[in-house]
Amino acid sequence: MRRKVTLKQIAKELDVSISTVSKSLRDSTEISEDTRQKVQAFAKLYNYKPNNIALSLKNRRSKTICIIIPEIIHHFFATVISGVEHVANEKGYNVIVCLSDESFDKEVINMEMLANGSIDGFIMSLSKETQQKRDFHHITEVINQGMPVVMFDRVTNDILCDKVIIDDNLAAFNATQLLIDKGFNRIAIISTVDYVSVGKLRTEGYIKALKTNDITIDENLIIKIEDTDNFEIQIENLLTDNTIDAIFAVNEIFAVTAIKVASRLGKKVPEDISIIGFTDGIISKYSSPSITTVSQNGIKMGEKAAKMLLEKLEIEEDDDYEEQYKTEVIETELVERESTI
Amino acid sequence: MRRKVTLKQIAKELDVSISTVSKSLRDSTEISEDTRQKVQAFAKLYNYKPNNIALSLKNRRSKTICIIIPEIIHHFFATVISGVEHVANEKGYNVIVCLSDESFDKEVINMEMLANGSIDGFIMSLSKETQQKRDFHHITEVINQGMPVVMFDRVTNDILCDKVIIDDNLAAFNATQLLIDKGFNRIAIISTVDYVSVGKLRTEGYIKALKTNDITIDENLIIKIEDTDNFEIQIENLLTDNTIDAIFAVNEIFAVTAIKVASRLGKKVPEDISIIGFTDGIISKYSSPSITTVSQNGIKMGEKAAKMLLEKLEIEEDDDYEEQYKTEVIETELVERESTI
DNA sequence: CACACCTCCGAAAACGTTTTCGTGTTGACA
DNA sequence: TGTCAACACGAAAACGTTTTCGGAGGTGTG
Repeated sequence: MRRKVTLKQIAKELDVSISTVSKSLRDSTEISEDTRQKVQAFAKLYNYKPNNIALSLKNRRSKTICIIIPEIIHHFFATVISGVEHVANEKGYNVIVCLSDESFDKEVINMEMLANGSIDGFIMSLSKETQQKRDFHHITEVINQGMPVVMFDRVTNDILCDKVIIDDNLAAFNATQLLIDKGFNRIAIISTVDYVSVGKLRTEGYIKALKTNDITIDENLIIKIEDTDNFEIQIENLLTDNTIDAIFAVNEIFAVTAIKVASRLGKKVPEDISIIGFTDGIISKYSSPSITTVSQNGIKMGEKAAKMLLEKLEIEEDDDYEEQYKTEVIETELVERESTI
Repeated sequence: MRRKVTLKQIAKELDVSISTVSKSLRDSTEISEDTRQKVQAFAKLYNYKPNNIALSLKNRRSKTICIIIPEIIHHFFATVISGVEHVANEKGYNVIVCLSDESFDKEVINMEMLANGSIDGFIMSLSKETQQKRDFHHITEVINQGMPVVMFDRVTNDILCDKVIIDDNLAAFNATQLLIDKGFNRIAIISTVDYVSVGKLRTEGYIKALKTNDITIDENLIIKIEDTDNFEIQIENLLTDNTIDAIFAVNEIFAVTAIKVASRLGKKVPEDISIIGFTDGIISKYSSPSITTVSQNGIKMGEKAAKMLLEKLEIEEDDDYEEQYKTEVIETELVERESTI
């Protein structure tokens, strides 16, 4: 139960000054070969490791970054974390994960709590509530303090910072186009309410594809789900009240639920109805039938976001560079599987 | 781009000493009402927040804990994180998430990196490689330094510390018993290699259930999967080479894959073959047919583990208490769904 | 011999707090 | 007027580092 050994203790034990110990351990030429070896041997024996907190205080940086996500249960966010973690660790950074639980308040609290020296920068995806309120003061505040922020996936134009996104509009367009190419023209979309940025964009892409192909928009085929509690009924109504030959769902859960509801109603996928989802997660892969989907590479997004953040952190070293923000667009890919004919 | 304001700056600005500022902000009675108000107003204006790192250094504790998991992609681990996060945040603690990627080395590096003051305690689940090597020196070392560790799910008897587990043996027994009760006696198990502690225990529970019911053990019906690369073939062989009326799979992926393979071979689930999985994750829920499974409540495990760790941390305050380790067993539950008849 | 120049080391400041202790200024009271 | 307590505040240490600067002692050179 011995406490960790410090420079001071080593110094006392060896009857030299603290500075000598520190320098010896950092292989300074100021110290004679003799003492250096002695100190190093002693330090090794007692398994000395410099105290990170003290270093953080001294260097005014903690080598820790924070990623704030709405929900860890969503596979997509889990993959992003994974990507962030890998590049951060590689560069010697730690990662703090915070969950906002889709709550504005938790997002604010988390940021305020950590912005006081604990971390060097943020990577974040906005909570639903924040997107709805359009209140971003906590983020601008952090940025004004000179702390870099990288937003990903659920971003906003109201904030100027680095961003990593996919082209939701285009991806939705392509997915819808694929359905059209297969000969469908009664295509429904299961989307989210509009204040969720990605939901809105994907809906727009869907509409654009229909228009481009001169297919009239039927508002009855567009449903926007608010709470995820009992959306199954909404989907059921969609399927019973309309003739539909294909569905584009803006996430995995909606897609797999659509399959379930369809088969309950005696419609076979993909024979009677084709379905395309969004997010190439574990559900799409293991569902039966497996789901054709827009793959948004979470790992890649996480890696990219982390790289952008770390770059900012390193540049800040030598200050006096002109501020410049980039928005990286990560390629999406259509993965065709069994749910489309 | 102004830097964060410090006590020193406030002191200088107001022409008082640092101590006066600090005391004013902490509402010390030593300071006159007058100065106190002045200082507090000024601090509020400049949005002063104490620097966490400095506090950590001073208090010799960071109010941060670390959870090390093998893989974040596994839904179960994601839920555990969620549980840990909630109780930790409630008590004002931050959570650092580290991924070992099932690698011994990454586990060691992560622990060594953080054990130097950055965090106050660990919550962890062993990586496969660590379990295989049975090398736990990094963990004992941390514990010897007086840092509390709580292990969950994948634990080892070689280490003395708090633990949160489920009764894998019993849960597997019950699952198998359910299948037996339904009249099956050609029951296969898809498990992991024995060095994964939970795989071993679940296999034992399965065997115990068979023995208890006087069903002879057929070694051909027991397969232990090592790498998760192409285990589909192994499952296919299992199904084609034997007559089987039920399967117990020790995780979701194995269960859902079994369904896939079975239906490819023309066997219907649950009509021709019943399947029970383990871990009540997103796959089991959304698979079609949805999968009967042993629900191991990850959130509850996380919450419990966090509570145990924080308790240790608080107790440590007033030192000189006798060390005592507990092992909490979280209840499991059989969730019956469509994959069993 | 005087001076310059190494070599090797220690003192001290700095990072931003909190807290203990000391001290100067009041006012009250004998 | 002298003593004492209460009040209000500041100095300094401590947490554990790194780094700058200066100094002591020795060696070489003119």
